[in-house]
Amino acid sequence: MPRVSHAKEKLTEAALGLIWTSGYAATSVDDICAKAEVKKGSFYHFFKSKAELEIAALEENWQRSRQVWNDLFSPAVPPLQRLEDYFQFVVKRQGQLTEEYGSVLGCPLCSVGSEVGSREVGIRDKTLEIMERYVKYFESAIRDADAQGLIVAPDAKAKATALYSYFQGVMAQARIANSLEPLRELKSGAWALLGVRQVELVGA
Amino acid sequence: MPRVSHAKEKLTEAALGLIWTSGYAATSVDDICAKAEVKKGSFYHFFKSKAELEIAALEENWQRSRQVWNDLFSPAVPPLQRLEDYFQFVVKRQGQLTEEYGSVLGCPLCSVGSEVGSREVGIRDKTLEIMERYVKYFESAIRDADAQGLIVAPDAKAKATALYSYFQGVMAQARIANSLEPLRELKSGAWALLGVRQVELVGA
DNA sequence: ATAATAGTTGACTGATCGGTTTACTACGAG
DNA sequence: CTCGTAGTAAACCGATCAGTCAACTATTAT
Repeated sequence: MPRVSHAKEKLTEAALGLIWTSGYAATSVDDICAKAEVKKGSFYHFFKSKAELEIAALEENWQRSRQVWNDLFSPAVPPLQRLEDYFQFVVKRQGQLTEEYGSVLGCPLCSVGSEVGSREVGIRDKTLEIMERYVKYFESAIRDADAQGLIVAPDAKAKATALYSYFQGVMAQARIANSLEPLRELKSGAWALLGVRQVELVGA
Repeated sequence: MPRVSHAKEKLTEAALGLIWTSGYAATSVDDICAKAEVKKGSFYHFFKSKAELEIAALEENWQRSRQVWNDLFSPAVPPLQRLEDYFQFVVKRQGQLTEEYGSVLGCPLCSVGSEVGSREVGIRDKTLEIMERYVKYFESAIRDADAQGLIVAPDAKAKATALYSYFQGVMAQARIANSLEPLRELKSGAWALLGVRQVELVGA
């Protein structure tokens, strides 16, 4: 069978970046095709709609970032350290993205999922599905921290959900304020939420 | 001078509802005019762009909700009670909106502000501005709670910001999941974040 | 070599986009 | 009563929207 194509990958990559920065509705299929250097006919050869492409792009993005998460949330790392490392990673990563795209982007799941709401159920469901996967990383870290007596969290899943909500909220604030500053407070807020006993004496 | 018009009010009202449900980019000027029963010519007689209308709609919405907030966050009410009352109000209000619009809407500031990002700076700035006003209500409640020894919060502003982020995150989750359930955890999450000593023994 | 087919291309659709224009109309101040 | 004007109406603009289509092309398994 004929021809090997990279159009699919180029399209998902372009869609992810464009929609992350400009939003789903504001990004046109033509924009995506232009950035991917793929003609529209090819687009619809691989995807039956713009929504389907976005869903594929979100899944693709998860597949990429899960590797990083597996590393950061390794059970070999002390549980609270995992979270701290992750927050630090987020600051660094969002800094890179800001340089690359010109403004603070925040979380690609939350902005898109929240934007399309009930108007694109497929996309909304996909964001929910992936979010649940992410929460599991928080959950096991919290459960381990509880087991080690570092925090008191009898309901690890509920705590993880709360922490994830807080995290998303901070990311949204950073995006709207177009500033990395809110991200630097991630740790202190998370520690408060989790009831971590503060060992360090900061500042004054 | 001739004629008194309600077109302006009808337009802001329609814009608020439509954009809250469907997002900014996905809501067309024609949609807004149709719902408001106002012709496009009148639209552009009162507003010079779609963005300007949305900004006016957000301000209008603030003016309406500030009255509720003034009531809920009255200094006559014990500080933690203010927050608890507010969370309860949010559940009720989102329930009404869900019936009226058919799905969970979340926060109109956050969805829109996050959607338009840097593409509509006027709208983004307006959402930021209003958000800051809301945070002040949290801040004074937290400061009062600290003064009364109910919580330990030497930096009330930072705590308020963290709480607001958490709140926004929960609202976003409710919208994406199209469920009121996440909202019912607002209090427990907030209390954890604020370090409120739990008096009650819930459930088992 | 060639046939079957995955992939490409660009022109095309009709609808809709945000916004403009121009003529008209209703009303309140003098 | 009537005149100036705030407001209304509807047709209209070029651009862009998501999606279609039929002709074409390059590949590769045979």
